[in-house]
Amino acid sequence: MKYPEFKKVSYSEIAKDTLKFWEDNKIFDKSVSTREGKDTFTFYEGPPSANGTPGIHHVMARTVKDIFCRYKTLQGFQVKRKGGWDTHGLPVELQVEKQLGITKDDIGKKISVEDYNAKCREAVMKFKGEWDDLTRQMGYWVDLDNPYVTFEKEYIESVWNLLKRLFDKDLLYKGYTVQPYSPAAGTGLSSHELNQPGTYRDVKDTSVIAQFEVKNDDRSSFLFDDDNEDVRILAWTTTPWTLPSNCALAVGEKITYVKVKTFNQYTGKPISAVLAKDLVGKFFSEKAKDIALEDYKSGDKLIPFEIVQEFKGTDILEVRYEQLMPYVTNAELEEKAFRVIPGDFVSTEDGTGVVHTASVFGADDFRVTQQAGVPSIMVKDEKDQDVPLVDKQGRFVEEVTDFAGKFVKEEYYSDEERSNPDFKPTDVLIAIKLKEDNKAFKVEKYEHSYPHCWRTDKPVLYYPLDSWFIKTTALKDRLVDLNKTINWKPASTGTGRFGNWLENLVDWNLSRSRFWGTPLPIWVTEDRTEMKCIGSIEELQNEVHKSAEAGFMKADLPEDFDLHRPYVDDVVLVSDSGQKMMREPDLIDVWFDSGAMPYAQWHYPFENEETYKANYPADFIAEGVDQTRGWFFTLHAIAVLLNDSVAYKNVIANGLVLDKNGNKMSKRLGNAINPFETLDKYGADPTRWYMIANANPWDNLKFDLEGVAEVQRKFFGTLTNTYSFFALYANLDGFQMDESNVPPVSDRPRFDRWIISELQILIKDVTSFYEDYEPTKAARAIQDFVNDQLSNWYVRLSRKRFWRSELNEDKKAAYETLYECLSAVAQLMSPIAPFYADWMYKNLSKGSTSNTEESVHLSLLPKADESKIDQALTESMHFAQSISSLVHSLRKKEKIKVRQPLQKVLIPILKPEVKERIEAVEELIKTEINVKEVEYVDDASGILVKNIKPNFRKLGQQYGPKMKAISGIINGFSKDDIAAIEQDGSFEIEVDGEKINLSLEDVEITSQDIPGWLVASEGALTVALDITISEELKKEGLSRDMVNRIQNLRKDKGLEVQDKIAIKYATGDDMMSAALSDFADYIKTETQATSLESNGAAGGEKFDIDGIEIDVKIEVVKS
RNA sequence: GGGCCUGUAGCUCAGGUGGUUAGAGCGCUACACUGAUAAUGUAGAGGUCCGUGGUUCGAGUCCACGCAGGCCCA
Repeated sequence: MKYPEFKKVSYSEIAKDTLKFWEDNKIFDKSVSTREGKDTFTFYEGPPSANGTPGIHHVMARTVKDIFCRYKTLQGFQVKRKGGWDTHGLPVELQVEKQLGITKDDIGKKISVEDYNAKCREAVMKFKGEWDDLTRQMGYWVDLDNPYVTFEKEYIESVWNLLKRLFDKDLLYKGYTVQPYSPAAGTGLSSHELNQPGTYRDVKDTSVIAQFEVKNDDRSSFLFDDDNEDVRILAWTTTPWTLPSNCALAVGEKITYVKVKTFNQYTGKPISAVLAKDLVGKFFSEKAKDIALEDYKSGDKLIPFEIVQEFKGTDILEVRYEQLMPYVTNAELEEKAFRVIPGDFVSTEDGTGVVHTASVFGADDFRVTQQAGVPSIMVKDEKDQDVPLVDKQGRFVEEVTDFAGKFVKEEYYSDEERSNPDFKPTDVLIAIKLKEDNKAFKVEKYEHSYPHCWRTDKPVLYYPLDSWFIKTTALKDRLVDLNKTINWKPASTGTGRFGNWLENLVDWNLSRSRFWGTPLPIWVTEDRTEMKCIGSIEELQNEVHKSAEAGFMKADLPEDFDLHRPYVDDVVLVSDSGQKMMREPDLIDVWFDSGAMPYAQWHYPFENEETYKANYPADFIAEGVDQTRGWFFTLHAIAVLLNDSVAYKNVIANGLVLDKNGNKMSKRLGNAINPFETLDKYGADPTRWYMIANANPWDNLKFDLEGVAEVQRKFFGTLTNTYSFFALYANLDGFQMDESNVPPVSDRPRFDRWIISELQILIKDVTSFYEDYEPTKAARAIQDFVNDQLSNWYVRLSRKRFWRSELNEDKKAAYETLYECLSAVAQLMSPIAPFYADWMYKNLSKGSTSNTEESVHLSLLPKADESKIDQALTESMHFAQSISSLVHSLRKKEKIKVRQPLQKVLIPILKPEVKERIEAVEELIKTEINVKEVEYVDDASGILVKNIKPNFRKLGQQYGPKMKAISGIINGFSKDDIAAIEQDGSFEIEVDGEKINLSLEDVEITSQDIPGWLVASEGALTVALDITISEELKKEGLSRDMVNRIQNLRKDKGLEVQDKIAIKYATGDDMMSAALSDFADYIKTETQATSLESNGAAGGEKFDIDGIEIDVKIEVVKS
C-alpha cells in the first residue's frame, strides 16, 4: 500500500470525511469500549440549554473539554462522557411567553399551567438539532444518544432524593429573603420584571438624617470626653418608614470618620456628631467655622462646629447605640442588635458615610446584617409566625403604636385620602416625631430613582418573603477547605472569585415562584406543624395511597404521573396526625438541577450505583468563568453538603470569546461569528487549533478569522507539506514502514538522532503540559517543533538524502525517522485537532506494515524515551543553526549568493567544549552555508580581540551597592587585564578603598572581533568569513549555477523526478568551459544526466550566468 | 460600590527566582532560493513594556496608588 498523495487539501473536507469514518466505524464507542477495565477518567458535561442557537464561544468551551478527554483516552484511561441538557428555568418561560404573546399574569387564566408547561417542554429542545450538528462538526466527542435531561422524571426523582437527604440533615429550611415586593399587587417581583423599562423613576422622598445615641462602654469610651457628652452617630435614609425597624448601622471600614462638636438645629441641644470626614462640608457651613461653640444661642442660623476627633470605620465597629424608635425589642435584640457593623456598600457619595440598616427592608441591609449576626426586628402574627413591622398591604402593624395601620408609602393611599388637606405622609409624621425627640439631625426632600411595580405603577418595597433555603453557611468551613484541594485554572479564580464568594457565603435561596421547573417536594399541614419531604416516586405513591385511604385523594397516582406542575400541585397528602398536607408551591432554583448532575445523570441512587461510584468525583470539568457562582458552585455545594467531598478535582474556567476588536459579540451588533460557517470554511481543526494556540483558555480570546487563516497556512500547511514530501519519495522508493524492523536510533545518522531527541523532548513537554491543563503551551510546543525543527531544519537539510536514487541504509533511516516524527506529532496533536490528526495517522498507516490502530484516537501515546534524549546534540544543533544564520547574514551583506562556495569560516573558541559541539555538526554547517572548511582559532593564535563584561547576577548578589563602581572598572579593562585574569583565574581591583578579588566566574569574556576578517556575532558566538573567491571556487560556483539552470529546465519541461537526461551546451567563455569540464561529474550526478557535451551550437535555452552567455539543451534519455 | 482578570512592536502573544542589546509569529520592506514550489530561506525597519510614585547598585518583573477594557456580584 502507498501513502496517499494529495494535490490540494481542504481541511473542511478532511473533517467531513473523517467524521463519516468515525460514525461508520463507531470510533467514539470504541475509544471507550477498548478501555474497558482500565482506570477511569471522569468528566462532567455542564448541560447547555438548547432553547438558543450555539455560538462560536461554544466551540471554544467544548474544544477545551474535548482536549483533555481525548488526551486521557490516548493515555489508556476510560473516559465516559454523558451529554446533558439543561431544560428548566426562566429563559425558557420568557421565550414561551414571548412566542404566545402572554405575560406571567395570564398563566392559569388565558392558558392553563398544563398547556404552558407543555409549550416549555417543546421550546426547550427547539435547537437541539443545531446543537447536535455543531457537536459533530466541531469534532466534540460526547454521548449524544443517551444524554441526561433535567426535565425527565428519573432526573427529577434523583433531585428530589438529594433534597430529601438535605432535609433529613436539617440543611433545608424555610426562612425569608428580602426581595422587591409590590404591596399593591400583593406579589414579589423578579429582577427581570424590575428591569422592564419605566420601572425606575425619579421621585421626591422625605429623607432623614437621624441621630443615634452612642452608649458609653468599654468599646466606645474613646469617643467620650466625659460621661455627660451626648455622642450621636448620624445616619441617613430616604425611607424613614424603615427607622422603627433599624437594627444596625453600617460603616465603611476604610472610610475616615470624625467627631464634630455642634448643636442640633431643631432643639438647640449640644451634640457630638459622628460622620464621614469627607462629608463635613456638606452639613456645616464654612461661614460658621470661626464661631465659638460657647457663643451659640438656640435658634441661631449659623451653627458653630468643631472637629475634635478623627478615626477609621474599623475603630467604631461594634459600638453600641440606643434603639432609635423602641416600639419593639427583646432580649436577643438588646444583646445582638443596635451596633455598628461593616458594610461594603457604604460610600461617601451622599448621606453621612453611615447607613441606617433595617435588615428586612433592604437587600444590602439583609446581607450585611446576616453576615454580622444581627437579628431582625419582628413581631408575632396570629399564627405565631414572625412577621416584620410592615404588613403585606404596606401598613404598620399595631405594635408600632404611633403609626399603626398607616401605609408606609403615600402612593398606597387612595387619591381622596391624599387630597385631604390634613393628610400627611407617614414619612413626614415620622420625621416630625424624630425632630421633637432630638433624634433628627436634618430632614429634607431628596430626589432619587426608585423602582415601581410595572402592574400597579406604585412604588415597590424591599420586603421579606418566604423562601426555602439550603443552609450552606452551616458547612462554610468545609466548603472553603475542600475548595483549596481543587486545582483551578487559573488559580486566581479558585482563590479569588470563587474563594471570596465562599468566604462571604449566605444560605442558598432555593425558591422560585415559577411554573416550569423541578417542584419542591415538601408537603406541609395548614398549621405548619407537620412537614414531609418526599425523596422518591415510590415514597410519593405510598403517601398518596395513605392519603386516598384518608379520603383526601380520590385514587392512587397513575404510572405515567408527571412530577411537574400543575399535576404535583393537586397531590394532597395526609400527615401522621391525619391532617391535610399541601405542597409548598415553590419550584427550585434551576442551578440545583445542574448541580445535581453527578447523581441524577445516572438516576442514582435508584439505578446505576456502580457507574455512579466509578465516576465520582469528576477528574475534570470546564465551563465559562461566568459559571463560577453558577454550576461550579452548585456542584461544589451539593457535594460538600451531602458527601463531604469535592465534586471535581480539576477545573478550567475559560474566558469569553470577543470579536477581533475586543468587543463582546452580539447578534444585535452584527459582529457575532457564525460557528457553522467558520467550521465549513476553515475546517474544525484549524479553528480549534487557533482558539487554543492563540491565548490561554482562561484569557479572553479576540477571535479573528484572519488568525484562523494564518494557523491554517502556517501550521497545517507546513505539516501537510512535510507529509507530502515524505509520501512523494517514500512511494517512489516503495518504502514501507515496518516498526518491528527499524534500526535502533543509536545506529542512525547523527542528524536523525538529533530530531528523534528533539521529538522525545517534545513528547515530554507536551505530556506535562496536558497533565497541567495547559493546552495552549502544548499547542505552541507542537507547532514550534513542526515549523522550526522538523520542517525548516530536519526536512530541508535532509532533502539530499531523499534525492538519492537507490534506497540505501541512510535513506531508509531518513524515512523511518520522518515517519516516526509525523506519527508522534499526529498523536500529540490529536486532542486539539482530532480530524486532521486522524487523517495524518491513517495516511501514514496505509504505507505501514506494522500493526497500527484503526484511528489515532484508539492508539496509545508512547512515553518519552529519556535514553534517546541527547543534550549535547541539541546544543550542537543550536550552534549549527546560529552559525548558519550568522554566515547567511554576512553573505547577504557582501552580496555573495549561497550558491557561490567560499573557502573558509573562522570560529573563535574560548571554551574547549564549544569546539567539540561544533565539530559534531561541522559537515552540516559546511553544506548549509556552502563553505569548504571550518577553522577554529583559540587564544594561541593571538589574533582574537576580546571583550569583557561583568557577570551582574553573581557580582550583584555579592557586592550590591558597589555594582556601579565594579562594573565601571571591569568595562575599562585593557587587553592585558583580560589576559591577566584569564591567566591567573583572578584579578584584584579596588573599590572605595576596599580590595575585591574577582574570579573568572565574576566576568564574561567573549571574542567579538578578528582584525582583517568579516565578522558577525550573536551572544558569545562569533564567526569570521573568508570572502576571497579563487578561480577554483568561481568555477565551482559556475557549475552550481549550471546545475540550477538545468534543474529549472527539467522542471519547465515537466520531467519526472526519476527521468534521465542528456545535456548539450554551447558557450564562448573559457572560464565556463573549464568549469563545466572540471565539474562534469558533479553536474551529471545532480541533474541525473547520462551525458554532458559541448556541441558548439546547442540550439536550446539561452542563459546568462554572472554575465556569461550559455546555451543549454536537454533531452530525456529512454532507458 | 466590591471581587477577579487583562494591558509588552501595527496585530496576536512569550518573557522561572529582579541582572544591563526586551523576544517570537503574522503583517510590512528588501533580498535570496526554485526537485517541499499556491512552498521555502535570510535580513531590515518597527517598543513611553498603560501611567505615577516607591523599594533596589539594578524594575517589563516586587510594592502602593491610579487609568483603560472585560467578567461576576451589588
